Amino acid sequence: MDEGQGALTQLKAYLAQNRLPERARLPSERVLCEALGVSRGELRKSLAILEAEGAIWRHVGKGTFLGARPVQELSTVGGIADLTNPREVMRARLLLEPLLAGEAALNASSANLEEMDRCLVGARRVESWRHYENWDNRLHRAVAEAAGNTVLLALFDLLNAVRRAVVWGRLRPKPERPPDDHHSFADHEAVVAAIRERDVVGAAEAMRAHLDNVERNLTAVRPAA
Amino acid sequence: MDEGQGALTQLKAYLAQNRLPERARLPSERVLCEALGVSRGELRKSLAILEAEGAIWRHVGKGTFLGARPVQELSTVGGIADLTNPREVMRARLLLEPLLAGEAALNASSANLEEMDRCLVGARRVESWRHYENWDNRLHRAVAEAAGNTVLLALFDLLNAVRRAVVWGRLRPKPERPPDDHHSFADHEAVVAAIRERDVVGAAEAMRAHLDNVERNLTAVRPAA
DNA sequence: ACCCTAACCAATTTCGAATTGGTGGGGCAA
DNA sequence: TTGCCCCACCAATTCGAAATTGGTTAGGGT
Repeated sequence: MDEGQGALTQLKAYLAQNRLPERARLPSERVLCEALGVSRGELRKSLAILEAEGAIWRHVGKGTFLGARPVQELSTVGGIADLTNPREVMRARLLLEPLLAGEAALNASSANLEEMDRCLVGARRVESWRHYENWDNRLHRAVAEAAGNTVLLALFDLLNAVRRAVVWGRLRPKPERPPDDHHSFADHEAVVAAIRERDVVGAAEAMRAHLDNVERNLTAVRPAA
Repeated sequence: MDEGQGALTQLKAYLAQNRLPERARLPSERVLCEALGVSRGELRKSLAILEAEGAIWRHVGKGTFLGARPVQELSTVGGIADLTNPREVMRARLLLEPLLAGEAALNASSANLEEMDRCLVGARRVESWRHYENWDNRLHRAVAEAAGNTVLLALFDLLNAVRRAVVWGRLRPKPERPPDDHHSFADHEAVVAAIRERDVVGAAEAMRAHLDNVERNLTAVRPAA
């Protein structure tokens, strides 16, 4: 009588019989309909019902899968940048980067340290503030890489991307190149030195001190020249 | 005399002559060395110098490009989950969440504290591990929210998503519901209490102690200290 | 009307060939 | 010995053709 339901019954029996793991992919329609002895059209009706119930999800070219359709990404750089402000970003750096420096002191390889040295030397040689910021970024990322944790590196990259998106276009007129006694030179060298000496606490504190200086410079009132 | 520098000179001349757009890809080494009339080894030395200077970046299979190496836009949950492992995720939690708890102690509003209390009560009343984990997730996120920093919250969410993606499908044969003396109950209450008392250090330490317990529970064999 | 079959479509995966930066070994000359 | 060139090889990546997949349509049969 309910021949139309026959396919759905067979399909449910198939799913119950073969204990498929969560999110498993089940055979293609062309294979499955033959295995169940039903036409493809009938099978598709049954699959449509299961999909409507939320038991499965389908996608052209991919296949049919058990469980709920995976959600799309929500934490985009632009989305975060719209909701935050430079102060929050600075605070996040002030908390996260000392932590990374401490991990770097534990895990840095000699290759990591060489990269940091390259950045220190390169930053001293630049002829423009723009180039200096490249070396600065590269050094901070080298520290994050040296932490040796993929997840933490991803968090750093996200924070960094947000920072650049937030302060985009806020470049103030600055002297042509950073002065030789710019605090960052000594700050950076102290951070790298602590990492090289495997001084976990020292590296974290040096990084915190550096970022404190950066924040102080950002909020400083320009002295009357 | 400086035959070794000859290749570098030729290369710089080539780059200056052909006005390449920003981030342009330059010819492959095998093509370029023949075009410049130098051996591949000499060309690679010059390219290494330019790369050390930050003028170019290279990647196997991709090629050599002008400008700075692009940031790893692998901040997608799936992308990170493929590259990491549960141990790294746990380490990241162990570092990030105490920091968030400390910030929460500074910034938590009474509404934040009420939400945490709701989670504490809810976790006590659950009848299954699945429900308990919902409340656990909600509490940890409440702490992250209480930190009052959009960027840090986004980092927490990303870490959380990665954690769920990494441990997805892990079967845990456990009793039907968490026992009344499960460590997490006391741990969570200690964290919230410290936040309520505005004890920054205490909140961070309580969270760290909690995650230490979690890690200890996850690993059958306790790792050597 | 209803369903089966077949063919087609667009999205996606798969697989192999080609390409690219990185590396090591043999030959050779200073 | 010390470089340098040349060659072969490696791992990562790209590219493209072919196969696969869910979705759709048209024809024919019951």
